[in-house]
Amino acid sequence: MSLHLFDTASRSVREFHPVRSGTASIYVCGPTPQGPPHIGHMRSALNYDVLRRWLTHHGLAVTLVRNVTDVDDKILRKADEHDQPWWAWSARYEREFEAAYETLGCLPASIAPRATGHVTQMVELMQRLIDGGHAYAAAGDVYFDVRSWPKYGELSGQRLDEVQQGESAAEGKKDPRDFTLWKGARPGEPSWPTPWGPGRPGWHLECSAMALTYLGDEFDIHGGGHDLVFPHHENELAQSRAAGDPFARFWMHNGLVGIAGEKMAKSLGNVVSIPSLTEKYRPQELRYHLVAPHYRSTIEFSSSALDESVRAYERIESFVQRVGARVAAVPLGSSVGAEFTAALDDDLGTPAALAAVHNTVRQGFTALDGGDDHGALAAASTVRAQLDVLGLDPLAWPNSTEDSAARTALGALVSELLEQRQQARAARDFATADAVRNRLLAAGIAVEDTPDGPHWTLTDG
RNA sequence: GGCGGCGUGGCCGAGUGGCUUAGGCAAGGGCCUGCAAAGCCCUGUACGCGGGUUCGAUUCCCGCCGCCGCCUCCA
Repeated sequence: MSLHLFDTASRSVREFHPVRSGTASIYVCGPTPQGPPHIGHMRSALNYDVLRRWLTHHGLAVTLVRNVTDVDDKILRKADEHDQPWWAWSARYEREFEAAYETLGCLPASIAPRATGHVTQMVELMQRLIDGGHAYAAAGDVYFDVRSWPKYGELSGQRLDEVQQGESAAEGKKDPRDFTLWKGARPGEPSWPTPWGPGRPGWHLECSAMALTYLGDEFDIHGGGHDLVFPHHENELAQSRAAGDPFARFWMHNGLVGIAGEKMAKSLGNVVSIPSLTEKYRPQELRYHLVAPHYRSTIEFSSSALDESVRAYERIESFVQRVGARVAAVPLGSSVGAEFTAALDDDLGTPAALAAVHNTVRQGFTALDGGDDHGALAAASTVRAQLDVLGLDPLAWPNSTEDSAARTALGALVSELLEQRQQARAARDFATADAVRNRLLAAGIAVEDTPDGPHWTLTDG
């Protein structure tokens, strides 16, 4: 395996070698479920899903941890505004996120731990930090002492003396830039007991504690959105290293999804939610669109660009389906080809990987046109193998070509009409033939003539 | 103010010191076809602006302009 990945900490592409041979351990910062999932969240999840599939393809047993920050300021505030318990609010959106991941074909995480279930581990971590002189309790809160850790800033390149303020100033803080490990209980808020008093988890601490719990003190890859580099991941790294843990070997950050030149954010009112998109687009089309650009580049969402992706995906899909209909059932190939492999091995180069897919598709179509059934079948099975790695295998997604009673009945009726049309064509009565085709089209059924006879499909919408 | 990134042909989107300079979408021409659709073949000579380095820069360096992210919760 010669997989290379870009590592934010070293700002370079480095060869990937797992901490424990034969395995790969990944921790991804998941959502704070305070609202519905949007395409930015999905792009991140999709990226690490492709990474995970590729590592699996390389023969590694992958453990993927994606946490859920199930208690935080916004959740408490919103739940309160809607007169609901905080846990009901976060549980509701956690389910929406899980549903969205599944809809877009993400393999389930090995575990999706919730912050509130790991207070014990957080207390242990805080104790180690306090014992080591890197944290202190003050007025019910517990803070990380930033000045006790000279390497603070190593991940993001921030210099401590240039960092603006830090979290909101509070009593007892030694330095305004010290970040909160633990928030002391406030009236009306949920709390858990600790040696320093009751309170709730700070955002940064939970990730270090959960990564340690499930992946050990040293693991392979820590991922998340680019917006998390500072302060979140910087703080995680500082607190874990200060506690004596080697922590993540690679830091991966996916680019953000913008809308019309702005970051997508609830506060800007420009969020494109997943439910609103899956009403108009098939999930595999959405997935193709989000996986096609390189994961580190920023993308600007637009429906016209998404429409282009739909056409591109349909081309690939129709190739596989056509071979299946004309030649034989297309098996899932075992090889993805050197070009595709080289592309993904180079920092998950999905654009070049998809170029390889499209090249294979073109060769396959050429074989099909030339009557080379073996060649076409081989190409189609390669395409399936390639797309499988990207989670885009057309035959793995439910689609309208599946047999069903309704479809069988419809097929019988359509066949009869197509037979009439074929007779008209044979008699060179094209007016009648075209009339049949137009009637079918008006009913939502498109007819195409192929060397093997007419082929019908349902049109969208 | 500090840190990071981007500006590529009609659009999306890769990439590279010079070599056949991705891929997709759209467009034009051709083949095929009764027509249509699909497919195949051909066509586009692009790299924000100004300098510099170099035999040669879109690719390296400097400056400028524009845009975006982070430094407060954020995938």
